[in-house]
Amino acid sequence: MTDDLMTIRQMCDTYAVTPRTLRFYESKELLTPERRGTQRLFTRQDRARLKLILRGKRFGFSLEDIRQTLAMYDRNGSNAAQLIRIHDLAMERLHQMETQRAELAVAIAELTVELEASAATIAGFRSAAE
Amino acid sequence: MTDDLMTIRQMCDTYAVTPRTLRFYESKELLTPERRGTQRLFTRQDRARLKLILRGKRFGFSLEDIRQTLAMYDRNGSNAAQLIRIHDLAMERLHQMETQRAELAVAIAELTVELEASAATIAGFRSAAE
DNA sequence: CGTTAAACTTACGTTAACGTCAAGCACTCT
DNA sequence: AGAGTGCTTGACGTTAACGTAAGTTTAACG
Repeated sequence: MTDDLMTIRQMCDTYAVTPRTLRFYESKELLTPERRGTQRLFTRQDRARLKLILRGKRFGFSLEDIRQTLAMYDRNGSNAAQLIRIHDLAMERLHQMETQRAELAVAIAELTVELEASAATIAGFRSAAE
Repeated sequence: MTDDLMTIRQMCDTYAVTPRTLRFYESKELLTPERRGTQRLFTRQDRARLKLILRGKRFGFSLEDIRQTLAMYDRNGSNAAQLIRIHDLAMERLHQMETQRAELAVAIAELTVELEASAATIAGFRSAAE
């Protein structure tokens, strides 16, 4: 078993991101890879966080939003007040996501209807052309 | 009954956007308000489109993505080839949204679990402090 | 031990989506 | 007629999230 650490290139190939992106995320304190000399080595935790980051981005959250939510996942070295603040933030994020889920359901339904109407129009074109 | 047209200020108050945003959307051909002299007057259709734009943004789509999808809603003046292209684009958008819905469900479940664990930790702090 | 190949830092460039003046027209009110 | 209010068009500024290019270091290979 390889010792669970990945180079930047392995990360890029695995998650379809560029080195620049990973360094950028590190500079924003979203990732904290280890170092062997100057070289970055990404841990299992970094990979978990990266997956959460990329998913958050697909949902339309900013990196800053994501950074705050990620804080909940490493609960070490925080006092009660910090924990509560982070908890509240995450609760809010959860509500945003639930709202988004509801909106998404509506949007999907609407788009489906519209697509069927559009398909009918196209079918009309086809039969008119024969 | 007012004649169904809104000034830029009424639009801003109703939808919580700035004038700049509405002019910007017009410049990108997302909205096409009428003119009374030089003044913009937004129609019922503009309002419908604006709602779709804002919702699309909340889902994380770019204005360009949204513009392409909106094209499906006004099906006038397009030939069969165009309709089909637009239809295909919208189908792809629909799939993206369905994927997003599935991912969102997972993310909500995960975050809920994490929130409960976090709440437990906080409860622990509380009982330790008494 | 020289030389690639991969990774590093530094720093300026880019795109999307607006924000923020500045200066000017149009209408109203007194 | 002057003053104010609301809208207009430029045009330059800003922020987020990276891209890209230049030059340097480190690791590995023949």
